[in-house]
Amino acid sequence: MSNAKIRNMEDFAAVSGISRPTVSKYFNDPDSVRKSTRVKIEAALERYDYRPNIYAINQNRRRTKNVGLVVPNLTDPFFAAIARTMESLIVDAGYNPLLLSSHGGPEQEVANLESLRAIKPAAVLLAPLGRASRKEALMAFADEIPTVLFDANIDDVGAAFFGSDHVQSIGLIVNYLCRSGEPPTFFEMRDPVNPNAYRRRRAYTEAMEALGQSPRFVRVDGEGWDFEEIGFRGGQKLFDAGCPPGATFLCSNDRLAIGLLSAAFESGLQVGIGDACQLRVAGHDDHPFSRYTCPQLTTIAQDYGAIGARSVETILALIEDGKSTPDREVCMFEGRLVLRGSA
Amino acid sequence: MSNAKIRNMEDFAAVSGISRPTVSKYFNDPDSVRKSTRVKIEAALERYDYRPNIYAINQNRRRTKNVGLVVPNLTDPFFAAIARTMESLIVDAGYNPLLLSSHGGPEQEVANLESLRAIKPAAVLLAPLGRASRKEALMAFADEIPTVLFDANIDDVGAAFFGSDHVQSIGLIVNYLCRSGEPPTFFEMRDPVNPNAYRRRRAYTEAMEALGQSPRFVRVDGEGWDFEEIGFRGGQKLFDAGCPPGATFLCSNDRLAIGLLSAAFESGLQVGIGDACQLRVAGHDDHPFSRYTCPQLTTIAQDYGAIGARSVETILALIEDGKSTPDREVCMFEGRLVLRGSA
DNA sequence: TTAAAAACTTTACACGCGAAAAGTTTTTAT
DNA sequence: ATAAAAACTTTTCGCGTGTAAAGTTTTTAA
Repeated sequence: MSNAKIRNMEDFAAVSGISRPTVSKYFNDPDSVRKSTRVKIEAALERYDYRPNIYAINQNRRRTKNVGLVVPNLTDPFFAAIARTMESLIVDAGYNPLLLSSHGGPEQEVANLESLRAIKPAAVLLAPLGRASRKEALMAFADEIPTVLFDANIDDVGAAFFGSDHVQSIGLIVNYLCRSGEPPTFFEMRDPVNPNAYRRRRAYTEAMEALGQSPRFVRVDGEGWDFEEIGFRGGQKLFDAGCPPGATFLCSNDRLAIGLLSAAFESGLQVGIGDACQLRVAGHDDHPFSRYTCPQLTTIAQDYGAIGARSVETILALIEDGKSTPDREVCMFEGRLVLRGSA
Repeated sequence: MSNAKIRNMEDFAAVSGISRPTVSKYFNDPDSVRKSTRVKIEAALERYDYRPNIYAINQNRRRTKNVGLVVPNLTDPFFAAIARTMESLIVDAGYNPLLLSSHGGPEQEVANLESLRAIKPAAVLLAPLGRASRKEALMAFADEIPTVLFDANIDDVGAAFFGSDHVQSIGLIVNYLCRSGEPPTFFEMRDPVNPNAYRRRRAYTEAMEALGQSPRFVRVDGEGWDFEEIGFRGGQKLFDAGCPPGATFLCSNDRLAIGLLSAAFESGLQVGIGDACQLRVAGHDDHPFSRYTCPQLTTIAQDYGAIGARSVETILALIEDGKSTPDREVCMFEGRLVLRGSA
């Protein structure tokens, strides 16, 4: 490594014996220059520590290489996991992911989009808050920057949506629960913050009716994203009032189920499928912690490998093609039943 | 909102009736211009949609307003939580946080610092992987960019370190466990990836000896950051071999404890303080899920409010003062005992 | 061998802003 | 009212790139 100071691309072009515009071409696509030129540049790169100034690059490029990745809540391990897989896919494609969390708040969501707008991203992958989202703001943003939604759909927002088929997944687990014991009661928040919660509620009703069962609900109070606590409190209330033997609860998501299981344990109730058990509990999402609840949680695993892959693929195609928006693509992947001890 | 296209600061200065350099001053500090000028500019801001180009700003500013925030693993809710609190402190101070996760890998950690270097951050807050970190790379980085470490210390790296006093916190819980039942056995990974694990191990030994007890260890196999699984497997092995009645385990961290509790449940062991219980389990960190384990986990809460606040304060002072590095500041905050059902 | 194509070079301009200097106006203090 | 200070304006320069055009060299194809 030579200690000559390379201050900019001009200096670097000089020491590598190539003209600056050709060097510029090299950095944008190494294969776009002649092999002999590439060798010269790379030899110089070995000897000198030079990297193009990212601000100067982005000031002049029509489109940056930045891709925004916005999730509703990074504190939720489910979103942390899906964000991680998408992040690496974006990197593999030669883009630069920028991860932002909305922390459960619509203002923060809009603020995130605002700060993304400032960096002029090539595209944005957005898992919206859903019902709480400021739809107009999201639409205005997606109108300007190529945007793909995932996890939660909002009609007409973005160029595509990829998520889970909750009708299928809820159908799957309702069927399983019905044929293996008491038909499930749906355990959910009274006013859910997540739009998927409403989809799952409807899917539950449909699945039950298709089986000739009448849907039943336990709706617990609570606001915000502290689902475990809400599930726990709801469970306490439920069990204090007495719980019919053999009762089965299908929770709207695993985090509620985690709280409910904890409350059941505190109330001395045995949860599971055995004869000694007074209760069955199932969830939805295959949360990273659902393997370690007591008992381990029976749930639905969302195919977020597929969701992440398709979302990134689509956004890349959108970037390449410029702005070809034929039809808004909506694709929902099937969930997989994960049988464990709790139901 | 007028529909005239404001392309740059010059255009905007024209419509607001102020010269461009003054407008520039306004955006860098609204209070640095005369009130009448401020009013004019803000009136124009109401009518026209203009925001300074962030790339042009950063290209010319001596220091950017970016602050890097690097954590070892965002999938771990503990780091997700601490990152979130620091993020908002950084925003409040008028800086722009950039959150990066090393995903448990030292290569990714170095790559994160590399991509941070490219955006020329004003400073960086780094929770290093610890033992696995490439120390030379971190030192070289901290030598160039003002850096403060938190959570895990690495000698001589960065301008300061803020974390927890594990000697104090482990002492606290060892004392509690000893006076309330059987002295604890330390449950940990054979080859921990976290440097705090080693500090806790030593602190455990010291605390036990100070009480005239002989330290005992259960060291479980396993690699990587999947602590719950490692704790679970270790627990299974342990309980299959038979577990002495009244045994007490102090886990090196809550995530191991979560796995251990799950294994105990699967083995039909009662965990807790009552006479009917065969086992006590305690953890360390007050992981967001430790309230919902079965039973709820007795643990140590790290004061990450203080850790985050002091880290951000320090990094801000470092940014303002330029490069005044008198002495490397090291401050460790006390942990708080959180008594719950498991021990 | 020759022509066409590809890759290169040079030249020139553009991007949108920060910053410094020098002169002008407004505000504040005496 | 006057002087000093503060805030402003204009002018000029610089940052480090992308990009386009026009001319030159090298490579490839026929």
